[in-house]
Amino acid sequence: MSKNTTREKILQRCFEAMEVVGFEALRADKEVLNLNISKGALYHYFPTKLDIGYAMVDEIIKPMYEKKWSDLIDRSEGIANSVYELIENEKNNATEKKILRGDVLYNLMLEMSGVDAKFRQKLEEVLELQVRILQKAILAGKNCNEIKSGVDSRSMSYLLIGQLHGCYAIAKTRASKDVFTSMVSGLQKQLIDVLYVNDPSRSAQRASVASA
Amino acid sequence: MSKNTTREKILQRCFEAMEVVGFEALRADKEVLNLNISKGALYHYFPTKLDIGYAMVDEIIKPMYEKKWSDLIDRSEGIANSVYELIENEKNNATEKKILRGDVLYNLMLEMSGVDAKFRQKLEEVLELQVRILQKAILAGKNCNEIKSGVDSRSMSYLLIGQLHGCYAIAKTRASKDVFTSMVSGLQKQLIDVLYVNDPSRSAQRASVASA
DNA sequence: ATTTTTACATACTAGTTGGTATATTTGCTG
DNA sequence: CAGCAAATATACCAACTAGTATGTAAAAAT
Repeated sequence: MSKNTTREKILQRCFEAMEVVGFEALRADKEVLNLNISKGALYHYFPTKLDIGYAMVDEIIKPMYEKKWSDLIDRSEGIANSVYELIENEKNNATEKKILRGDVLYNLMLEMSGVDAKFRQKLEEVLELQVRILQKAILAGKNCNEIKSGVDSRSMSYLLIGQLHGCYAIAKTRASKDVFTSMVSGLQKQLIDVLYVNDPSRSAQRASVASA
Repeated sequence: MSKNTTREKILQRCFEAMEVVGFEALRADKEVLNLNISKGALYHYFPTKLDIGYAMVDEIIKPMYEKKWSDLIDRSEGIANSVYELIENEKNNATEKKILRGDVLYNLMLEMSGVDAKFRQKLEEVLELQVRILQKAILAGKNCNEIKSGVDSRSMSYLLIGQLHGCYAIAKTRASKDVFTSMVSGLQKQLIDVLYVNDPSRSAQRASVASA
């Protein structure tokens, strides 16, 4: 699968550290030293620190966020439920630790967009990737009458992703997982009014009752 | 008004620099040097860099955000319109430069909440200040039947503030003021469905027609 | 008037940061 | 197996960062 395991070990380790402390506070040399990899190897694969950042976005973060929304790719029905459940997942996957760290991508966006143009562009790509998936899904949802015809798929996609971001940001400063889940629940309620033709939370109930 | 102008000059200058580059990237000594103030003076007033940060939050940022929502304080009618217009202001005040920088408070929240506990606590205070104002206003809006009775004032306040945050974050990475205004417009549309009894954008039209 | 405290100014510094320079080892190709 | 490039190790380093240490002038207290 992968020809070079050293490079990948470096990248993975740096990513894990960066998830916790952010990019600027990442000390790549110290991280790889803990893997018994020398500074020479590090700078062999990544000429500058920014190159580590670029690679993290392209090779780890981008696939990660594509996978996150992958349930919506090329679907033609059940879209409203899938969107609802993906947001539900966001709550279920939250832990106190994760909330204190915040969302890696969102953190990077705020930290690096203004610092380095290429970094910003790469983060924008990840953002666009998600928006396009959501947009296509919402469009399909409108076609099969699961999603209200009045909504603009593109701006709704941006808004939804932005709203999730907002939940992470507030919850991080409140340092509370409960704040996060309650905000996401509030978001879901709004979407039931604004986005869905039928209430997906009830459909989910019906489905679980039917399967019981 | 203020006894010590040197301290205030330092604080103001550091704040302006921090707005642009963030807190960790702030070089306080170099900033004050450009004011012809020495390092000695700087460390006389602020023993550590964090103390500058704390003072910035308490003395500049907190009043700034209180003022931002001040139209809502102790109101008993016209609340829906005021909320709508405050959000409208957010669009009108946006410039390309501001969007690239993002919102100072939101930037600080993401940057510093995980770094220093006291910093996080102070940022939380500013957040809570805004939430309380909004919450009280929404409650009053429900009482005078301008805001739908179903909404929970506290979680709606959090969500609204978080949603604005999301608009800033996305627009910063897209590096586009247009993205910001269109996202905020989308947010307003959602609120018309979810929050208001009557459509405040139409009330605004009616008001401007009536005054003509 | 003298002591004490506040408000600054200047010079220095320990630790860190993101690297280089250079040497050595490994693995592959002919 | 010679020879060459890729991979890794080790030692060094200049710039920077957030301060200290120390000294002095002026204001305030006694």
